[in-house]
Amino acid sequence: MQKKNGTTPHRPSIYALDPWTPGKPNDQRRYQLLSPEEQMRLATIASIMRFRKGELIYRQGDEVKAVFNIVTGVVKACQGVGPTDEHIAAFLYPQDLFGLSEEGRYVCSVRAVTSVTVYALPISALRRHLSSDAQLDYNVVVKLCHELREAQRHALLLAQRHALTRIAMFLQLQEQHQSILDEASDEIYLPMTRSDIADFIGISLPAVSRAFRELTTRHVVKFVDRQHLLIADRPAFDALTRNLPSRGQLAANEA
Amino acid sequence: MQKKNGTTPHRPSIYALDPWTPGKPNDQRRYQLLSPEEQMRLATIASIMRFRKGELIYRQGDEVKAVFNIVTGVVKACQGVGPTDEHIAAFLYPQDLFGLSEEGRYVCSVRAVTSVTVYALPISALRRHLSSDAQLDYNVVVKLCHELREAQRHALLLAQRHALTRIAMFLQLQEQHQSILDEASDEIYLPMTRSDIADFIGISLPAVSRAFRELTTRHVVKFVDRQHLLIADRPAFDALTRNLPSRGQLAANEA
DNA sequence: CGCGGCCTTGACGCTTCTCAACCTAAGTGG
DNA sequence: CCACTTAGGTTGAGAAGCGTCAAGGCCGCG
Repeated sequence: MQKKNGTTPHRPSIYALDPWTPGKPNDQRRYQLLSPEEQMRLATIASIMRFRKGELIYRQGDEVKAVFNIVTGVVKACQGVGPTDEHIAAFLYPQDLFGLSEEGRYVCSVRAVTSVTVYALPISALRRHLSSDAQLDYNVVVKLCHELREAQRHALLLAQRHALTRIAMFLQLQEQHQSILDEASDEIYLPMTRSDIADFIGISLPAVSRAFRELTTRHVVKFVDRQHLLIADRPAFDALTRNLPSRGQLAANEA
Repeated sequence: MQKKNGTTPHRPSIYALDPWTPGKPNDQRRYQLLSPEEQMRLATIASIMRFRKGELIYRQGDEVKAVFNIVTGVVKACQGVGPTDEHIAAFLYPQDLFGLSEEGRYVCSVRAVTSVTVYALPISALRRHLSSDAQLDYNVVVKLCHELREAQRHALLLAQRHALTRIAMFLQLQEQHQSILDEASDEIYLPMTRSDIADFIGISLPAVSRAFRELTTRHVVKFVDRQHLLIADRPAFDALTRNLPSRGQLAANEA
């Protein structure tokens, strides 16, 4: 783990869909919440940190010293009752925040899935800002609403009974995240291992493998390599997530 | 649905465990976030509303006009892909907030589980407060962190593979909620229907029934009536949530 | 008294878990 | 450069648990 202070081409930045403002679909700013001034202000209290692939960033139960903002890379937040079983509560991407805590202790362990670069925002300094800067607070509220919706979508995924449905919903989530960050490259990238996917969607590792196999043999998806795939049959793919195939598959528009 | 403005013995109030302050277990204030002044201020923009058991409070996709704060009663937040299938994202209790939205639309439908009394906080007025009152913002941040942890616990529940484990974790959640609101009455109250429980924990209605039956015949719990139960064997009960219950439960070991 | 929710119970089939062997890819040292 | 090693992934067979369908009980309400 390396650590350095200093200027970089990046600044702390936070992505979120606004809960209250009706759709602004063509906004080029892509929902970047922080104004340049706020980014500067946060940069003064933040320190850049880097972690290599697989490295532990902090452990569940550790005393909270900082909240993190991802610049590049992907991390996973793990929760477990026992030391053995590890459930993955979330994957986090650039422009996300992590470091959720309860009474001064982290509620999840967090590990780097790829090599990552993050800003560490010490909570002591952060709390000072939060109690004085209403605009920053508002942005944090917006971001937390966003994360809450994400957590609920995850729960919705986990409530599905079929492995194929879960995988399909998972791929949709991935696709969304990438459409935010990358330019539209209809290829879906899976930075995490199959085992991570299994722990995230709540099925066994062999079941993940079989589900991907099933999708491949049905020609719904096509794997370029183990980490890259294409949706080969979009209607069939979408049909997997509109469960209850009884009826009503009319392409009604929502959102 | 009735609606009235005016004074009542209640004020808007919000419960949450603070994410950053280390445990203050004997705090009599019980983590009530709002100061009397803030309660007064919110009361000026809030209107009291009442809903009868089963009544719809708002529908997923409706335009957001208000955020709600529960005074008494319980509500459920439902999310569904189709109009038929309804997954329950959360049960909400007194001192909770609900009204989560995305781009100006509610993301869940919300129904009264019991008859409920709520404060409706119009978002127009609320946003004015949020952009000016940093202390209120801070409290909302704390509350949202709390709800985020709850959502993650729900996901953890849904990731469990055995119906008994899910039921046990569900009962633990119920117990916690009640220990906050009521005085310690070791009886657990289930205001919602079995069908609601099934939709919340992600298993079929018959499976819920069978799981309760199993717990009863094992003398782990004891039903007083359909809505009230007692934990009869706490060690066995707790063992269900320290997962690996399938074969980790060797009868010899009871330590 | 009988209707209609809500819940329970039973029988059967199917998906997924578990266990275990095998395969592949990437990293290590000779 | 190649054999070895290890983590990650795939595949198969059997068993277990849950979903589904359907019938029947409980209870409140008109």
